Amino acid sequence: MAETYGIRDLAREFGVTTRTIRFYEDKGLLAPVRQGQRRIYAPRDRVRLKLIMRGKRLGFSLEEIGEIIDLYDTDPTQVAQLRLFLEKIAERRAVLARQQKDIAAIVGELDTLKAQCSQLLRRKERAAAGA
Amino acid sequence: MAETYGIRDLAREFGVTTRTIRFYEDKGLLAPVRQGQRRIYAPRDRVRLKLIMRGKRLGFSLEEIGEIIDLYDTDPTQVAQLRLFLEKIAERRAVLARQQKDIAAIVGELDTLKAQCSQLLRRKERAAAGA
DNA sequence: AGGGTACTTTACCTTTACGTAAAGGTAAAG
DNA sequence: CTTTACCTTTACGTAAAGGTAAAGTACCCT
Repeated sequence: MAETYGIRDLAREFGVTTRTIRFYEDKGLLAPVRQGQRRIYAPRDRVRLKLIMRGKRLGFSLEEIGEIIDLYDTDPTQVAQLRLFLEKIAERRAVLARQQKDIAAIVGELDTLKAQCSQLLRRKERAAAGA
Repeated sequence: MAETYGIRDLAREFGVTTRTIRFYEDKGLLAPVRQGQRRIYAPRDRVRLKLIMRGKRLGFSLEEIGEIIDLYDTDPTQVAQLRLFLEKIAERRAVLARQQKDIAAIVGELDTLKAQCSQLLRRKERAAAGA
């Protein structure tokens, strides 16, 4: 048995191009076996790709994702992996929290500017109409 | 009279490198006069730079900033400029609002994952201790 | 043999906002 | 005259995550 997949299968399933999957391989995130020069993906490759996609969705860089999922193989207990992942989660949370604050501040500024501009514009328009 | 500034003056004042200021010139955002081959900045250049910095802080691209401040020169009534700026503000607000939502969703996911990982980790640690 | 399809590698292109050298001009100060 | 400081241009490098083209391999179908 041992289900396998072609590159196209995975590309379709995850909604990415084959180029993307090869790119991940270049970055050391995937390592499918070869049959001749074709890539054959085993279920564990598929799982890794799924983890990659999830990591991306959460905003992690490919490098960070690599750090984490590599532990999946080298750490049988996965304690180290979980620790690292929790750490990464905390970091990411902190970054996002800052971003939320920054965005809120900027939105505030935008609103202020909008009010000023609107008022100024009304004046200009009245002035133009009254001229 | 007619205050002028050297590139270094403006760089210091706005906390950027001279490279940055030259870069803005390359992009058509600034056009200081030359004295020999040196750049001489007039007050209006300084104002433009200030507007550029504000635009950047608000998250506009240099290209957008260029569109807006160029109207400052070509549009004496500035009505068109105000309209464009208001439009850009609205766009930017919309983008930021989306980002806020996305970030909130991701933070939610991170929290869920964190809880799962923490629990799993505690189990693993207990298992290791009890072994 | 020809056609079609999927796959492969290599390698340059894209975007944004600069950083970073390389190599030299200009001018005041010592 | 030389050092020092500041300025200039030109041009390649960076990060991230792929896009895209070129050119070749491999196999099935008829």
